[in-house]
Amino acid sequence: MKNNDRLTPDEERLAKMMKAMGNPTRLWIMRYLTEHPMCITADIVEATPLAQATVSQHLKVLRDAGLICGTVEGPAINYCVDDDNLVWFQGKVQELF
Amino acid sequence: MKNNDRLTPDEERLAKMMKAMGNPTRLWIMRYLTEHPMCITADIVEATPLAQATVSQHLKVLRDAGLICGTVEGPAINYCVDDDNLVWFQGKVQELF
DNA sequence: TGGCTCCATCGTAATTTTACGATGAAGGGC
DNA sequence: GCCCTTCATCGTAAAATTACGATGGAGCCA
Repeated sequence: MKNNDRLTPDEERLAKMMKAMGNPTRLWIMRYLTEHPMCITADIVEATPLAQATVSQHLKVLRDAGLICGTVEGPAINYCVDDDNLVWFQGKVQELF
Repeated sequence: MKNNDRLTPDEERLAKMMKAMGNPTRLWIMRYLTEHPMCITADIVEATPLAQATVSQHLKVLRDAGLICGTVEGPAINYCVDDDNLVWFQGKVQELF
């Protein structure tokens, strides 16, 4: 996959976001976070048949893609959708093609 | 990944499209097809460092996701972006979250 | 301090994705 | 008929993804 050269930085970022949300579990987490803003990892784990380690890994992918951000609150972490980046994503999807 | 149950059919379709375009090579192909409408597979292969079999495989993924469609023209196949489904995709991205 | 909760990370197995060469089907021109 | 082009598919190797249990760091409260 040497085609990275062929994509603009914006397109690479867009592809990364799409890849992150292209996983059903992660798309579900995104929706869950919009319906339950500022919930903690444990809440997501509980709402899921997956192990804590797996959910944590998915959250990392979403974080790396800039789709969510977490704020430390005591021993827990409040996650929420990164609205700014999501708006950017929506704009890019709209204007592409 | 048992979360398929947790997604609506629309969301599953959306995830499939995102996954398809989440690959840099395939996102590049999508852009190439918008800039070169109705070009054939060989054109894409030529514009790419990839083997013909690899490009054909990527095209299949995009086809299965409903993002492109091909029309037979003699021994060749003209590919183009599926505008209807792309508009649907853009609408879903806009309304989600 | 001790114990508890919350979470990320490590190590690892199973599965999927990505890429390739080889093969063959289908259409067109001679 | 024969060849040439175009393309999908098969088989397969390498790499990435997905999932899990185990471990340990960090914060909080008694």
